[in-house]
Amino acid sequence: MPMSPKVRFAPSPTGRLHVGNIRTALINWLFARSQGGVFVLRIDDTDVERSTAANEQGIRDDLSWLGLVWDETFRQSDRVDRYRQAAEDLKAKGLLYPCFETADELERRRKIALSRGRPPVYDRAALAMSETERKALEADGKHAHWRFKLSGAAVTWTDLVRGPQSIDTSSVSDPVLIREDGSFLYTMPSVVDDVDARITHVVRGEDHVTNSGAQIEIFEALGGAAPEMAHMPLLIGADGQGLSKRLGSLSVQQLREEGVEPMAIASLLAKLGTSDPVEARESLADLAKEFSFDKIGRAPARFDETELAGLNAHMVRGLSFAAVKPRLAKLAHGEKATEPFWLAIKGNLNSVADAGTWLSVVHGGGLVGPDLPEEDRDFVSRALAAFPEGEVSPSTWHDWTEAVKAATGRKGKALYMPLRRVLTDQERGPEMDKMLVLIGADQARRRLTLAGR
RNA sequence: GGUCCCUUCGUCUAUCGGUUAGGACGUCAGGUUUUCAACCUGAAAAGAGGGGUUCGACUCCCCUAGGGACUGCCA
Repeated sequence: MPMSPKVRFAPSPTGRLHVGNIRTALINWLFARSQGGVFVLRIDDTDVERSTAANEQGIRDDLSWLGLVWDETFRQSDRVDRYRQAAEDLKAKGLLYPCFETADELERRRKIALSRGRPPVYDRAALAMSETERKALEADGKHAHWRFKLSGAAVTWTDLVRGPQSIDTSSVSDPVLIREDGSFLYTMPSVVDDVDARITHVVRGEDHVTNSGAQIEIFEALGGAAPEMAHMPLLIGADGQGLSKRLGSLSVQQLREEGVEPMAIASLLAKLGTSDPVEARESLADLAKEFSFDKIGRAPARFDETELAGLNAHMVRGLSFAAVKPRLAKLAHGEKATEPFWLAIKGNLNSVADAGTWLSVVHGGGLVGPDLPEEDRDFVSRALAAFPEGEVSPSTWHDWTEAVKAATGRKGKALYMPLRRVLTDQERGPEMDKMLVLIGADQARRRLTLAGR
C-alpha cells in the first residue's frame, strides 16, 4: 500500500481563479481526498511585479466557495532564504551559472534563430565565458541572471495520465532560475517547496510537461527524488479553439455572480474529459469517490458554458428546501419562502436567484397585470364571478376552472392562459393549482378585479 | 522552425484485431402535462483522409490534414 499522497495547488496571485485553474485545483483536491491524502495551497508569488495580496485573498475566497479546503498553506515569498540556500547548493555543484545577456538581446537571438529555422535554444555562451570576462562585466556594474545547467540527456518518467514520457533536455534552453535583480523564478522554488513539503504527486496541466523535464533534473540536483507526475490535457473552448482568451476570463467570481452552483462547476470540471458521464454530483466527496487518473483521457476536452448552464439548472431543481432556505432569505420577500413554495417553483428555475421572480409573483402585492385584449377582460370578469368564496385549497384551481369553462364555453389554452397571465403576470411557470394556493384568495380576487372590467 | 500530445455520434467517451461500434448528455418524435420542468417510450446520430501489415483494422505502422501545448529574466 503506497503512502498517502500529498499534493499541492500552486496558483500565482496575478489574477483570480478561472475554469482552467479551478480544474487543476479540483483534480488535486479530489485525488488527495480519494486517497486520504493532504492538499496544500501554495501561493506562487515569486513575480512580485504582478502578484497582489488582493488576488491572493480572492483565490482563497474562490477555493473556499467551491469547497476546496486546504490542509496546509504557505506563500513562496516567505521562503526566499531557503531558496537562496538551495541556489548556493546548486552553484557549489556547478549546476547554476551566471549569464549577462540582456532580455532584449535574448529575445533578438530567439527571433533570429526562428527566422533561420533553427530551434531557439540558449547557446550557453555564458558557460564558455572566462573568469576574467565575468569579473570585467561585474566590475562594469552588470548583474548576472543564473541558469541551471541541464544534463543534455533524456529525462524520463511515467506520467499518471500520459504514460511513459521522455524529454530531451538538449532541445531545451537551460532555465533561468534567478533574475538579474536576484529574485527567483518559479522553477526552482517550486522544486524546493515540493521537496521540503514532501509532495508526493505533482498534478498540473500538460502545458508544464517540458517544465517537468527540467524540474526533475533540479529535484535530482538538490538531492531528492522527483514526485510522481500527472499532466492533464488542457481544456479548450466550445469552438474547439484554445481556452485562453474568452474562457480564460471566465472567472469563479463571474460564475458565482451568474448564480452557478459550486457543485455544478465542480461536477463538470471533474467529469469532463473522463470516461465517466458528465452528471451533477451533490458533493465533492461524491466526486472524490469516483476519481481516478485512469479515467482521464489524453485529448483536450471542450468546456462549454451551455453545458454548465444545463448542469446548473438540473442541480438547482434537485436542491432541497432546507439547503436553499438561507439563500432564498437573501432575496426580496425571501423570508416568506416556504417549502411548498420551493417545491412548486423549483422545476422552473435555472438558478437559485430565479426564485426571486416567483417570490415577487406570490408576495409582491403590486402586480399590475398584463394588457389583456378586450374579449379577455370580459372573460376575466366572468371568471372572477365564478371564483369560489373563502380560502383556496389545492383543488380550487381545478374546480374553479371547470366552473369557468362551463360558464364561458372556453377551454384549453384560451381558458387557462388569460388566468395564468392575470394571476402571475407570466406566460409560463409552475403548475397553477399550486400557484393559486400560494398567491391566496384575496390576492387572486384583487388581481382578477384589476384585470377585468 | 523544433519537440511533445491529440483526432470514434453535436459533446464527453467505451472498445486492450473479429462487436448489429456501447453508454451518457444534448437533439428530434410520441406519451403524460393548461405551459415549462420532470418522467416514460422510441428515433436519428460516429471511427478525419490516404496508404500499408493482416484471413480480418476504430484498434498496429507510415503519410497527409486538422487541433492543442511548449519553445520567457511569466507561472
